[in-house]
Amino acid sequence: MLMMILTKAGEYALRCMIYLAAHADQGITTRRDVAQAMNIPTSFLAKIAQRLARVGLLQIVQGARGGYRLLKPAIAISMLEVVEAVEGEIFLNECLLRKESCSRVGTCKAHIVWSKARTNLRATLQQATLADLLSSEEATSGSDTSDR
Amino acid sequence: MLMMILTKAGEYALRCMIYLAAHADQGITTRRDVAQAMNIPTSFLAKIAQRLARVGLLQIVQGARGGYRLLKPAIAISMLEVVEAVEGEIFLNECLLRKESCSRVGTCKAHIVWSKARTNLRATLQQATLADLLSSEEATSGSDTSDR
DNA sequence: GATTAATAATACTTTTTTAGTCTGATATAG
DNA sequence: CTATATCAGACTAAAAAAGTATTATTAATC
Repeated sequence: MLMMILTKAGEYALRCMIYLAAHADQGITTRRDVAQAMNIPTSFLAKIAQRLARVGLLQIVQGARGGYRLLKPAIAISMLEVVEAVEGEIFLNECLLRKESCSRVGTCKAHIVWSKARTNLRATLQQATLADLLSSEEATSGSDTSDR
Repeated sequence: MLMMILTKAGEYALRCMIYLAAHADQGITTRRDVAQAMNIPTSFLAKIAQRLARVGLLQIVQGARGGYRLLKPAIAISMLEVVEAVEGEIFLNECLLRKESCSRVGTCKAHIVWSKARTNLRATLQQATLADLLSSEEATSGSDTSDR
Protein backbone atom coordinates (compact mmCIF):
# COMPACT_ATOMS: atom_id res chain seq x y z
CA MET A 1 0.00 0.00 0.00
CA LEU A 2 1.52 3.24 -1.10
CA MET A 3 0.19 6.67 -0.52
CA MET A 4 0.81 8.90 -3.44
CA ILE A 5 -0.92 12.03 -4.46
CA LEU A 6 0.63 12.90 -7.80
CA THR A 7 -0.43 10.49 -10.53
CA LYS A 8 1.49 9.94 -13.76
CA ALA A 9 -0.87 12.33 -15.49
CA GLY A 10 0.05 15.07 -13.04
CA GLU A 11 3.72 14.32 -13.32
CA TYR A 12 3.53 14.43 -17.13
CA ALA A 13 1.56 17.67 -17.04
CA LEU A 14 4.29 19.30 -14.99
CA ARG A 15 7.01 17.99 -17.29
CA CYS A 16 5.14 19.23 -20.33
CA MET A 17 4.64 22.71 -18.89
CA ILE A 18 8.27 22.92 -17.80
CA TYR A 19 9.41 22.01 -21.29
CA LEU A 20 7.07 24.50 -22.94
CA ALA A 21 8.22 27.22 -20.56
CA ALA A 22 11.85 26.47 -21.35
CA HIS A 23 11.11 26.69 -25.08
CA ALA A 24 8.57 29.51 -25.00
CA ASP A 25 10.76 31.69 -27.22
CA GLN A 26 10.59 29.14 -30.02
CA GLY A 27 6.87 29.68 -30.48
CA ILE A 28 4.90 26.52 -31.07
CA THR A 29 6.28 23.19 -29.91
CA THR A 30 4.91 19.97 -31.34
CA ARG A 31 3.45 17.29 -29.14
CA ARG A 32 5.99 14.85 -30.45
CA ASP A 33 8.86 17.08 -29.36
CA VAL A 34 7.51 17.48 -25.88
CA ALA A 35 6.77 13.80 -25.55
CA GLN A 36 10.20 12.72 -26.74
CA ALA A 37 12.19 15.19 -24.72
CA MET A 38 10.25 14.65 -21.51
CA ASN A 39 9.64 10.95 -21.89
CA ILE A 40 5.85 11.02 -22.04
CA PRO A 41 3.71 8.59 -24.10
CA THR A 42 2.53 10.76 -27.00
CA SER A 43 -1.12 9.79 -27.05
CA PHE A 44 -1.35 10.14 -23.32
CA LEU A 45 0.14 13.60 -23.65
CA ALA A 46 -2.65 14.51 -26.06
CA LYS A 47 -5.23 13.89 -23.38
CA ILE A 48 -3.26 15.74 -20.76
CA ALA A 49 -2.69 18.75 -23.01
CA GLN A 50 -6.41 18.98 -23.64
CA ARG A 51 -7.03 19.36 -19.94
CA LEU A 52 -4.34 21.97 -19.66
CA ALA A 53 -5.86 23.83 -22.58
CA ARG A 54 -9.36 23.67 -21.11
CA VAL A 55 -8.27 25.68 -18.08
CA GLY A 56 -6.36 28.15 -20.21
CA LEU A 57 -2.86 27.07 -19.31
CA LEU A 58 -1.76 26.42 -22.85
CA GLN A 59 -2.94 26.98 -26.37
CA ILE A 60 -3.35 24.09 -28.76
CA VAL A 61 -2.71 24.92 -32.42
CA GLN A 62 -4.21 22.44 -34.82
CA GLY A 63 -3.24 21.58 -38.37
CA ALA A 64 0.13 21.30 -40.05
CA ARG A 65 2.78 23.11 -38.03
CA GLY A 66 0.51 22.85 -35.04
CA GLY A 67 1.44 22.08 -31.48
CA TYR A 68 1.38 23.64 -28.04
CA ARG A 69 2.25 27.03 -26.62
CA LEU A 70 1.98 28.56 -23.16
CA LEU A 71 -0.65 31.24 -22.72
CA LYS A 72 0.95 32.93 -19.75
CA PRO A 73 4.52 33.75 -18.72
CA ALA A 74 6.17 31.04 -16.65
CA ILE A 75 6.24 33.26 -13.62
CA ALA A 76 2.46 33.49 -13.67
CA ILE A 77 1.87 29.74 -13.61
CA SER A 78 1.95 27.81 -10.34
CA MET A 79 2.56 24.13 -9.82
CA LEU A 80 -0.83 23.97 -8.15
CA GLU A 81 -2.62 25.19 -11.26
CA VAL A 82 -0.89 22.64 -13.42
CA VAL A 83 -1.45 19.73 -11.10
CA GLU A 84 -5.07 20.53 -10.33
CA ALA A 85 -5.85 21.11 -14.00
CA VAL A 86 -5.11 17.46 -14.57
CA GLU A 87 -5.91 15.78 -11.28
CA GLY A 88 -8.80 17.88 -10.11
CA GLU A 89 -8.78 19.87 -6.92
CA ILE A 90 -6.57 18.36 -4.25
CA PHE A 91 -8.31 16.83 -1.26
CA LEU A 92 -6.56 14.76 1.34
CA ASN A 93 -9.57 12.85 2.56
CA GLU A 94 -13.15 12.25 1.61
CA CYS A 95 -14.78 14.01 4.55
CA LEU A 96 -13.62 17.35 3.28
CA LEU A 97 -14.71 16.64 -0.27
CA ARG A 98 -18.15 15.26 0.45
CA LYS A 99 -19.34 16.49 3.79
CA GLU A 100 -22.38 14.19 3.68
CA SER A 101 -20.04 11.22 3.63
CA CYS A 102 -19.13 11.88 7.24
CA SER A 103 -21.65 12.35 9.99
CA ARG A 104 -19.11 13.88 12.32
CA VAL A 105 -18.16 17.10 10.58
CA GLY A 106 -18.36 19.76 13.22
CA THR A 107 -17.74 17.52 16.22
CA CYS A 108 -14.60 15.79 14.97
CA LYS A 109 -11.32 17.61 15.32
CA ALA A 110 -9.66 15.38 12.77
CA HIS A 111 -11.42 17.47 10.17
CA ILE A 112 -9.61 20.53 11.34
CA VAL A 113 -6.24 18.83 11.06
CA TRP A 114 -6.93 17.53 7.57
CA SER A 115 -8.22 20.89 6.52
CA LYS A 116 -5.11 22.64 7.77
CA ALA A 117 -2.85 20.08 6.12
CA ARG A 118 -4.67 20.54 2.85
CA THR A 119 -4.44 24.33 2.99
CA ASN A 120 -0.72 24.18 3.68
CA LEU A 121 -0.07 21.72 0.91
CA ARG A 122 -1.95 23.76 -1.65
CA ALA A 123 -0.21 26.93 -0.52
CA THR A 124 3.20 25.36 -0.99
CA LEU A 125 2.33 24.28 -4.51
CA GLN A 126 0.79 27.63 -5.29
CA GLN A 127 3.90 29.52 -4.29
CA ALA A 128 6.11 27.59 -6.68
CA THR A 129 5.92 28.97 -10.22
CA LEU A 130 7.16 27.39 -13.43
CA ALA A 131 9.78 30.11 -13.55
CA ASP A 132 11.12 28.93 -10.21
CA LEU A 133 11.41 25.40 -11.50
CA LEU A 134 13.05 26.58 -14.67
CA SER A 135 16.00 28.31 -13.13
CA SER A 136 17.71 24.98 -12.53
CA GLU A 137 15.97 23.15 -15.32
CA GLU A 138 17.52 25.18 -18.16
CA ALA A 139 20.70 23.18 -18.33
CA THR A 140 18.61 20.08 -18.86
CA SER A 141 16.13 21.57 -21.25
CA GLY A 142 18.58 22.93 -23.80
CA SER A 143 20.14 19.81 -25.31
CA ASP A 144 18.00 17.28 -23.65
CA THR A 145 17.93 14.13 -25.68
CA SER A 146 20.35 12.44 -23.34
CA ASP A 147 17.66 12.60 -20.72
CA ARG A 148 16.08 9.25 -21.25
CA MET B 1 -10.02 12.18 -11.57
CA LEU B 2 -9.85 12.71 -7.88
CA MET B 3 -6.79 13.31 -5.79
CA MET B 4 -7.09 11.74 -2.41
CA ILE B 5 -4.46 10.62 -0.03
CA LEU B 6 -6.42 8.98 2.75
CA THR B 7 -7.96 5.69 1.67
CA LYS B 8 -10.88 4.03 3.41
CA ALA B 9 -8.43 1.83 5.27
CA GLY B 10 -6.72 4.89 6.70
CA GLU B 11 -9.99 6.54 7.58
CA TYR B 12 -11.19 3.38 9.32
CA ALA B 13 -7.90 3.05 11.19
CA LEU B 14 -8.30 6.55 12.56
CA ARG B 15 -11.90 5.92 13.56
CA CYS B 16 -10.94 2.70 15.28
CA MET B 17 -8.13 4.30 17.23
CA ILE B 18 -10.32 7.23 18.24
CA TYR B 19 -12.97 4.87 19.51
CA LEU B 20 -10.47 2.77 21.44
CA ALA B 21 -8.96 5.88 22.96
CA ALA B 22 -12.37 7.10 24.05
CA HIS B 23 -13.10 3.73 25.67
CA ALA B 24 -9.63 2.98 26.99
CA ASP B 25 -10.90 2.87 30.58
CA GLN B 26 -13.23 -0.03 29.73
CA GLY B 27 -10.32 -2.35 29.04
CA ILE B 28 -10.80 -4.57 26.01
CA THR B 29 -13.22 -3.56 23.29
CA THR B 30 -14.49 -6.16 20.84
CA ARG B 31 -14.05 -5.74 17.14
CA ARG B 32 -17.79 -5.88 16.69
CA ASP B 33 -18.31 -2.95 19.03
CA VAL B 34 -15.75 -0.80 17.26
CA ALA B 35 -17.11 -1.73 13.86
CA GLN B 36 -20.69 -1.01 14.78
CA ALA B 37 -20.06 2.24 16.57
CA MET B 38 -17.72 3.62 13.96
CA ASN B 39 -19.44 2.19 10.93
CA ILE B 40 -16.64 0.00 9.67
CA PRO B 41 -17.13 -3.36 7.88
CA THR B 42 -16.15 -5.91 10.56
CA SER B 43 -13.97 -8.19 8.46
CA PHE B 44 -12.21 -5.23 6.94
CA LEU B 45 -11.54 -3.92 10.42
CA ALA B 46 -9.87 -7.23 11.26
CA LYS B 47 -7.26 -6.63 8.59
CA ILE B 48 -6.73 -3.03 9.56
CA ALA B 49 -6.35 -3.87 13.25
CA GLN B 50 -3.70 -6.39 12.37
CA ARG B 51 -1.63 -3.70 10.74
CA LEU B 52 -2.11 -1.42 13.71
CA ALA B 53 -1.04 -4.25 15.99
CA ARG B 54 2.03 -5.03 13.89
CA VAL B 55 3.45 -1.55 14.52
CA GLY B 56 2.57 -1.72 18.20
CA LEU B 57 -0.29 0.74 18.20
CA LEU B 58 -2.78 -1.64 19.70
CA GLN B 59 -2.92 -5.02 21.37
CA ILE B 60 -5.10 -7.77 20.01
CA VAL B 61 -6.50 -10.19 22.58
CA GLN B 62 -7.66 -13.49 21.14
CA GLY B 63 -10.20 -15.95 22.40
CA ALA B 64 -13.49 -15.49 24.20
CA ARG B 65 -13.72 -12.00 25.71
CA GLY B 66 -11.03 -10.94 23.30
CA GLY B 67 -10.80 -7.72 21.36
CA TYR B 68 -8.61 -4.67 21.02
CA ARG B 69 -6.87 -2.33 23.42
CA LEU B 70 -4.53 0.62 22.97
CA LEU B 71 -0.93 0.07 23.97
CA LYS B 72 -0.08 3.71 24.54
CA PRO B 73 -1.92 6.68 26.03
CA ALA B 74 -3.88 8.70 23.49
CA ILE B 75 -1.56 11.63 23.91
CA ALA B 76 1.38 9.53 22.75
CA ILE B 77 -0.23 8.48 19.45
CA SER B 78 -0.13 10.76 16.44
CA MET B 79 -2.42 10.76 13.42
CA LEU B 80 0.65 10.23 11.29
CA GLU B 81 1.51 6.98 13.07
CA VAL B 82 -1.99 5.65 12.63
CA VAL B 83 -2.30 6.61 9.00
CA GLU B 84 1.14 5.40 7.97
CA ALA B 85 0.67 2.12 9.83
CA VAL B 86 -2.09 1.33 7.41
CA GLU B 87 -1.20 3.20 4.26
CA GLY B 88 2.54 3.01 4.39
CA GLU B 89 4.82 6.00 4.50
CA ILE B 90 3.32 9.06 2.88
CA PHE B 91 4.91 10.22 -0.35
CA LEU B 92 3.44 12.86 -2.55
CA ASN B 93 5.08 11.79 -5.77
CA GLU B 94 7.08 8.95 -7.15
CA CYS B 95 10.33 10.81 -7.69
CA LEU B 96 10.84 11.11 -3.98
CA LEU B 97 9.99 7.49 -3.34
CA ARG B 98 12.09 5.89 -6.04
CA LYS B 99 14.89 8.17 -7.02
CA GLU B 100 15.84 5.97 -9.96
CA SER B 101 12.42 6.58 -11.48
CA CYS B 102 13.41 10.13 -12.26
CA SER B 103 16.53 11.09 -14.13
CA ARG B 104 16.32 14.68 -13.03
CA VAL B 105 16.75 14.47 -9.29
CA GLY B 106 19.34 17.04 -8.44
CA THR B 107 18.76 19.31 -11.39
CA CYS B 108 15.01 19.69 -11.03
CA LYS B 109 13.71 22.15 -8.50
CA ALA B 110 10.29 20.54 -8.46
CA HIS B 111 11.81 17.90 -6.25
CA ILE B 112 12.58 20.49 -3.64
CA VAL B 113 9.02 21.75 -3.64
CA TRP B 114 7.53 18.28 -3.34
CA SER B 115 9.97 17.42 -0.62
CA LYS B 116 9.05 20.50 1.37
CA ALA B 117 5.35 19.87 0.89
CA ARG B 118 5.76 16.32 2.10
CA THR B 119 7.70 17.32 5.17
CA ASN B 120 5.08 19.90 6.11
CA LEU B 121 2.22 17.49 5.62
CA ARG B 122 3.80 14.80 7.76
CA ALA B 123 4.66 17.33 10.45
CA THR B 124 1.07 18.51 10.63
CA LEU B 125 -0.17 14.96 11.04
CA GLN B 126 2.52 14.18 13.55
CA GLN B 127 1.61 17.08 15.78
CA ALA B 128 -2.01 15.97 16.11
CA THR B 129 -2.41 13.30 18.78
CA LEU B 130 -5.39 11.08 19.42
CA ALA B 131 -5.92 13.00 22.64
CA ASP B 132 -6.32 16.20 20.64
CA LEU B 133 -8.95 14.58 18.49
CA LEU B 134 -10.72 13.19 21.50
CA SER B 135 -11.38 16.44 23.29
CA SER B 136 -14.24 17.20 20.93
CA GLU B 137 -15.03 13.64 20.11
CA GLU B 138 -16.10 12.70 23.62
CA ALA B 139 -19.60 14.02 23.27
CA THR B 140 -20.00 11.77 20.26
CA SER B 141 -18.21 8.77 21.65
CA GLY B 142 -20.19 8.40 24.84
CA SER B 143 -23.65 7.53 23.56
CA ASP B 144 -22.75 7.04 19.99
CA THR B 145 -25.24 4.72 18.41
CA SER B 146 -27.10 7.59 16.83
CA ASP B 147 -24.04 8.26 14.80
CA ARG B 148 -24.89 6.30 11.70
C1' DG C 1 -8.33 22.40 -53.86
C1' DA C 2 -5.80 18.12 -52.92
C1' DT C 3 -2.36 16.50 -49.95
C1' DT C 4 -0.03 16.29 -45.88
C1' DA C 5 0.90 17.08 -41.14
C1' DA C 6 -0.70 18.11 -37.10
C1' DT C 7 -4.24 17.80 -33.06
C1' DA C 8 -9.40 16.66 -31.26
C1' DA C 9 -12.47 13.88 -29.15
C1' DT C 10 -13.96 9.83 -27.61
C1' DA C 11 -14.20 5.02 -26.95
C1' DC C 12 -11.75 1.20 -25.65
C1' DT C 13 -8.37 -1.91 -23.17
C1' DT C 14 -5.18 -3.15 -19.77
C1' DT C 15 -3.14 -2.85 -15.40
C1' DT C 16 -3.00 -1.60 -10.73
C1' DT C 17 -5.02 -0.41 -6.50
C1' DT C 18 -8.59 -0.37 -3.26
C1' DA C 19 -12.20 -2.45 -0.77
C1' DG C 20 -14.16 -6.05 0.95
C1' DT C 21 -15.30 -11.17 1.82
C1' DC C 22 -14.53 -15.87 3.11
C1' DT C 23 -12.52 -19.82 5.19
C1' DG C 24 -9.96 -22.85 8.08
C1' DA C 25 -6.98 -22.22 12.07
C1' DT C 26 -6.01 -20.66 16.69
C1' DA C 27 -6.74 -19.08 21.24
C1' DT C 28 -9.22 -18.63 25.70
C1' DA C 29 -12.92 -18.14 29.22
C1' DG C 30 -16.00 -20.69 31.66
C1' DC D 1 -15.17 -29.28 25.61
C1' DT D 2 -17.92 -25.70 23.85
C1' DA D 3 -18.90 -21.09 22.77
C1' DT D 4 -16.82 -16.91 21.54
C1' DA D 5 -13.35 -14.29 19.91
C1' DT D 6 -9.53 -13.04 16.57
C1' DC D 7 -5.65 -14.64 12.93
C1' DA D 8 -3.76 -15.09 8.63
C1' DG D 9 -3.99 -15.42 4.21
C1' DA D 10 -6.47 -16.47 -0.09
C1' DC D 11 -9.85 -14.80 -2.83
C1' DT D 12 -13.16 -11.58 -5.41
C1' DA D 13 -15.18 -7.40 -7.03
C1' DA D 14 -15.13 -2.75 -8.11
C1' DA D 15 -12.92 1.43 -9.11
C1' DA D 16 -9.24 4.24 -10.73
C1' DA D 17 -5.12 5.01 -13.40
C1' DA D 18 -2.51 4.42 -17.48
C1' DG D 19 -2.26 3.85 -21.93
C1' DT D 20 -3.99 2.88 -26.92
C1' DA D 21 -6.65 3.26 -31.05
C1' DT D 22 -9.74 5.21 -34.15
C1' DT D 23 -12.27 8.52 -36.65
C1' DA D 24 -12.77 13.47 -37.29
C1' DT D 25 -11.11 18.11 -37.87
C1' DT D 26 -8.02 21.77 -38.88
C1' DA D 27 -4.61 24.37 -41.38
C1' DA D 28 -0.33 25.01 -44.13
C1' DT D 29 1.66 24.17 -48.47
C1' DC D 30 2.18 22.68 -53.05
